[in-house]
Amino acid sequence: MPVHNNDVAEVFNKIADLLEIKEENQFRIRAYRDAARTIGGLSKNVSDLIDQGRDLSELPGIGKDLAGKIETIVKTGTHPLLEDLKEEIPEELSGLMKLQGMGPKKVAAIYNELGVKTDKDLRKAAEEHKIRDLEGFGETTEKNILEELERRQGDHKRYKLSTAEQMVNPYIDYLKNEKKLKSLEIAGSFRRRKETVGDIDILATCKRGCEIMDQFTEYEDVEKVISKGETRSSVVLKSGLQVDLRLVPQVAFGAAMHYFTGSKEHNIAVRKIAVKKKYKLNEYGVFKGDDRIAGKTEKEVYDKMNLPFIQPELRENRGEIEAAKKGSLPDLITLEDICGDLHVHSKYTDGRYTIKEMVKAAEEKGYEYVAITDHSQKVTVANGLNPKRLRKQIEEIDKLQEKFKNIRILKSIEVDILENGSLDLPDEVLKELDFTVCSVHYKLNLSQKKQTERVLKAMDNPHMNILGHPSGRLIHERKPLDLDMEKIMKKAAKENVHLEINSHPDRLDLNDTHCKSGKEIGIKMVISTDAHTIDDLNLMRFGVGQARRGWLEPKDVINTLPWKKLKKHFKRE
DNA sequence: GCCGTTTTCGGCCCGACTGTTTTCAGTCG
Repeated sequence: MPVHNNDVAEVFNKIADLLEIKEENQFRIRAYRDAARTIGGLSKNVSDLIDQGRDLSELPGIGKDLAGKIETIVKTGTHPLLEDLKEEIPEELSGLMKLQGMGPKKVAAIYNELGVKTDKDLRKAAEEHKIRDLEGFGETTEKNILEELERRQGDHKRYKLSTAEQMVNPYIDYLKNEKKLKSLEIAGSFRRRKETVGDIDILATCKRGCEIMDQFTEYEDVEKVISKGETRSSVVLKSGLQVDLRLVPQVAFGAAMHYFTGSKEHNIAVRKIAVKKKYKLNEYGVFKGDDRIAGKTEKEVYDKMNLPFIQPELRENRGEIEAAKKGSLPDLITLEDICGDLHVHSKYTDGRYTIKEMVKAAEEKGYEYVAITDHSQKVTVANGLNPKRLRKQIEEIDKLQEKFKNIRILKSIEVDILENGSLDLPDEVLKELDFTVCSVHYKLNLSQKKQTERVLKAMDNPHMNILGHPSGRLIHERKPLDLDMEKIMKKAAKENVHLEINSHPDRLDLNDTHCKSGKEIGIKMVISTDAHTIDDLNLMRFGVGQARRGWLEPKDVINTLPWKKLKKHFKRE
């Protein structure tokens, strides 16, 4: 099994955990955590970088020592330092540290005093009331530990952005009933439009005598109040989602938005700029000595750092600070730039509505065009189209077009890429279409070599225009295909094949880092919904969010173009 | 362990809340 970036990150995080329990130098520990984040967030495979002879110490936070350690981990899957630490301290303790409220000190104490190593040990010790007598612990801590163990059993780590939206929007509406509220905004990874969110951060400003914290903790969906203070409270909803509310003064709202939008990595980078300028930056503003010199808006904060405003989706410390300094930030795509949807299903296969109904809904969205892309014959469970039924659909679209004056209906298909890399329908019928979306739906477990060759070979077919949901992943459900994405993107650039950003919140495929590397390689992308219902047409916002996280501008996405220009991109020589 | 317009040593981001103890350490974000 090849060693992936996440494996390297995990080894470093485990080393950091165990060093923390040992009460080692905190900055050394931070170095390991920083390195874990750097490697974990890399868009390229670190083992490939090594193969290409790249110097890993050029990466931020990676020096000579850690570069060497990374090579060892890539070769062996672990590192002697971790193995040595595991001799001293049971590695299970690093798992205990993931419980809310349990840090290195508490974990060390319960291990040293009670020999507790696992969740199971911890539960037993708590149930036998052995925890409460330890120094620094008490009855409440013991009770909290039991509750946390209970909570951990339900798998609730991160929520898809769409799920979080469904839970948080009614909460926001409810909070807005407070009359003394001046403003209420969601910050955090939700605002950065990350594909999954761990919790929700809400910021509010209020007039005097506002009771927003009471309102907040008394919401009907609140399962547990974790903390409640004058300026900050945290609750867990019945769904398991944690929501934090911060009340901030108006003069500090921008600084707080910046601080709580994150990411942590971006904030650290900006704060370092502040330190260099002899300023102090925190959630209350930018300070010169004791004087607040900025903080009402985010723009003010960036101004003081001599930076232009940086869009939330870019704030991951993946080069946006450097780009901002150079004045080369991307002019990010917006939902309004989208001229049409190029991946829509109908009742012919597994869609729920007729072509007419889907087209009408697309027209009502103001689109200039919409493509009907049903499945091909291989997808029997969806009643995929054979050549005969596809031709019937083409005829129906031609007739239907006469009734729609304001929207062009594009004839297309989501055709399967078969195991041998050929397409699931003959060229004679594919050439009658305006373009094709080609996707992998079967044989998902091929080796990287075979899977990559399969997709590369499909691109040799001049009728292939778009690679649909390229990685095939389903968030939280299915791993991505084992593909050499760089090879595929390079060939796509050469062959004028476009990669899809599938907007479905379960897919969001391409992911953000692939969008960015695709842009760097020079491919043009497409943002589509893969709609199976009328309502699904509204999912476009998630795909646009992902594209923005991937630094994409309107010029990088071809369905921002009117049909006349778009159709040129479907010509292959 | 990393890093450098303070460059090979001596720094390294910062504040709120909780629980336990009684002035603060630990944890979190």
